[in-house]
Amino acid sequence: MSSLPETAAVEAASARIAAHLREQILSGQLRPGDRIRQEEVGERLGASRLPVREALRILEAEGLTEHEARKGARVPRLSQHEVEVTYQMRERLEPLALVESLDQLTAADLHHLEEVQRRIEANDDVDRFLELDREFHLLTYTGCTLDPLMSMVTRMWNSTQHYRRAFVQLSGPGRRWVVNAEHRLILDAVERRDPVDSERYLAGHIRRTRIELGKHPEVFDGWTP
Amino acid sequence: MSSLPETAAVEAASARIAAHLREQILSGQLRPGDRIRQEEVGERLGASRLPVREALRILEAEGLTEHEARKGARVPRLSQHEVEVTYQMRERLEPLALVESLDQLTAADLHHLEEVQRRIEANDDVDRFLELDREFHLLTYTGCTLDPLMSMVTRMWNSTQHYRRAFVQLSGPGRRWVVNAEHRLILDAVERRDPVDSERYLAGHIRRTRIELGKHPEVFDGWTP
DNA sequence: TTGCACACGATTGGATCCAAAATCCAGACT
DNA sequence: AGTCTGGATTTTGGATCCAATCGTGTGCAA
Repeated sequence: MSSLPETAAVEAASARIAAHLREQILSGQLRPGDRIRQEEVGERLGASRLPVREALRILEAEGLTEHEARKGARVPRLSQHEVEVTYQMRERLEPLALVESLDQLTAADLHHLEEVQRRIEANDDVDRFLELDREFHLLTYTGCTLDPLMSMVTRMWNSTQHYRRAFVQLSGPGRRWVVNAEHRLILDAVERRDPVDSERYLAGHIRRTRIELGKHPEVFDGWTP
Repeated sequence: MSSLPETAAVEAASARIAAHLREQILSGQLRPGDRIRQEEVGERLGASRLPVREALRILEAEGLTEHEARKGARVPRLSQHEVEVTYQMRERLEPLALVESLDQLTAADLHHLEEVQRRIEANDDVDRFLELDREFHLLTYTGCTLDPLMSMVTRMWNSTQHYRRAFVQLSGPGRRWVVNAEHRLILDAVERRDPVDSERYLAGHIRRTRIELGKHPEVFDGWTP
């Protein structure tokens, strides 16, 4: 039965490479402005340059890389204004996704949500918080299966991930209780399947984050290339 | 100076192919559900399959094609619900782009806008209306140079283009005067650089279109494959 | 010493060839 | 007669090789 040991992972090589790079970017190992050389990643992952090119296109569609003809791929660098506008877009789009999701969420989903929120409150590591916070919000949208909407939501989370990390790192856990209070109100509104309160508290949560982020312009200029 | 006649069009082949396919999809020659065979387009445009693959990835990022592993590329087919949610997204995002654009619009831009609106009012061809209407709205956003926002706006226009055409075709010019009234109010608000009215009339314009579109479910089921 | 030009290395873009998977059609069996 | 299975064809995925272009460093001249 083990005659074809590698056939288990028949997933396209381009998808695997894309997943690897996605992980590297979201985890912060690849930072905005970093260049991505096709040959290098191809060599490190045991593939030729061709699937790497495909992977870079896939990531470009997800907002994780940008591509300039004959200059190669980079992790996009956003200005403070661009990040703030992206947050404004999130304020307007994510409540839509949440409302679409509300009635489709199962009891298991709600259980999972509470568990994640508990872990957020028990945790004090920065990188772990980032992961859990992302998981919390995206979980609330799992009931929304509309691809046009969900792909944009994912894009917005992806492209601002690095700046969110930088912000969380330097703001520290001081005002973490605000996040928890907001999450709890969102969670309660979701459990009551209340679209009005869900939208209100979610939009407020994102808006407050945007405003606090606006007070930290140092997140955007100090780059060490 | 004409020693290199083809060097003028040094644009990457993948970009040329993407432009060609984009035109075919937006003009309606390629319709939702249509499959796109790599070899076929490569042959017709005098290129190998490789740049075609790149082009398909580019278009995927623009929301014009979708790609399934080992199954190839298709023009995405949206459900009525997906189109309606896309319109709700437009209601929320495009006012943001318009407000960002407002203060950057030049006198020449405004002149151009009025000219386009005049042509819309003088025109009675369906396909021409589609082009001009798209030009009108995108023109109002030219002052907004924020890539994260503008690429999403373009995506939304792209992915719903076919359904907009079908809707305009069967609804006829009967209520075209409503569109013109709305455009005039938007135009006036833009010329006054009034963000509140700009947002209000634009959101209303998109919302009314969405609701009228909702009355025509026949746009979404009757496909002839 | 500074500025420009040329050439070389590094890197991406494209073409051809080969492998693997999916689709389609025919034939046989229930 | 309908359905399932098998192979043949079509189509996509990947590797290697070649061409074009960009960045850079060095050398020469003002």
